[in-house]
Amino acid sequence: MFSIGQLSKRTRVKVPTIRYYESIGLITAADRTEGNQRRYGQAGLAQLVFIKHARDLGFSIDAISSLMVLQSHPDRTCAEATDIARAQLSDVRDKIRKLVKLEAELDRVTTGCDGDGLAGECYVLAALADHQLCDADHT
Amino acid sequence: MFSIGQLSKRTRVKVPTIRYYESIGLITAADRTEGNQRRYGQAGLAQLVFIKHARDLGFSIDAISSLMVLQSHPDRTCAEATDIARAQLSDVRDKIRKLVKLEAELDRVTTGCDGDGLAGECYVLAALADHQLCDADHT
DNA sequence: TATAATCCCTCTAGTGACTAGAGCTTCAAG
DNA sequence: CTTGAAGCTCTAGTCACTAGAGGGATTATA
Repeated sequence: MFSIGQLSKRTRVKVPTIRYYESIGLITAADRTEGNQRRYGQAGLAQLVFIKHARDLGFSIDAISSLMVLQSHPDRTCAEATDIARAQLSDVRDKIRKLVKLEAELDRVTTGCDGDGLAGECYVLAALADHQLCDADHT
Repeated sequence: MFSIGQLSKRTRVKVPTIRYYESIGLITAADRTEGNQRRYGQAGLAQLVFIKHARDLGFSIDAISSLMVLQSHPDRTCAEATDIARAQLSDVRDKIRKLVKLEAELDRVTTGCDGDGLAGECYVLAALADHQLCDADHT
């Protein structure tokens, strides 16, 4: 049995975040000591490790909720789990695509100006002000 | 002179968002008609185009605020503007790096399971539950 | 000129996923 | 037995909007 602080250290999930997860019902409410402090066992640890891992991969709390339901029903098919993961993967790929475009544009904008001149002639500011100067599609 | 709706169409910034920008002081408060409706001219349009462009590039409202101050002082050096833009660029590159790692991990996780089996044997769920199965560094 | 459709107004509250702080209680080490 | 760290609850704040209620203004058509 460990305290919320120990659980926090083991999982690298911050204490207030653990309490937050409990408050929204994402993890099962912990048992309490006589003095009303939370105590966790292996089950609590496993839950939080799962959540941390999924959050690190960018899954939403909602998605994690669904995954945890599946986890507690090992007799169901796992189609839903793979669906969720695949949706997440395509999300990530979308984000990468967009960010790579932004990177190109920002690179163009920043290399256009060395920072020595006056704001009135700054390419960065001009590029932001004028859509004509912008050839990338970032909408 | 155009209404908030027309401004919205021209800039592709939603009407409530324009009002929000005014409320936080990001744009200068619009003139009003006798009936208390907002009317915008070229200056208002230019401001919003600038903001939209910067937001599309992922700049925070705070950063945009700083950039707009610089814009209104063309006699200052533009070092700060390029600094902000470069910070944004390195931010974007960081995000891309992280997302590419996630992509690899998610790809590994999803290809490990075809979705036909039972949740109890699902590789997606197992990978999320067990840190041993995870060789990527996504912390 | 009347009316209807569309637009606009303010205000409050909600989103996601936490984070910060106040003010208090409990626990563990020495 | 004391002290200091860690725990507790509760409220409010973050970012950048978004949604909705309940009304008023403007504009196009009849």
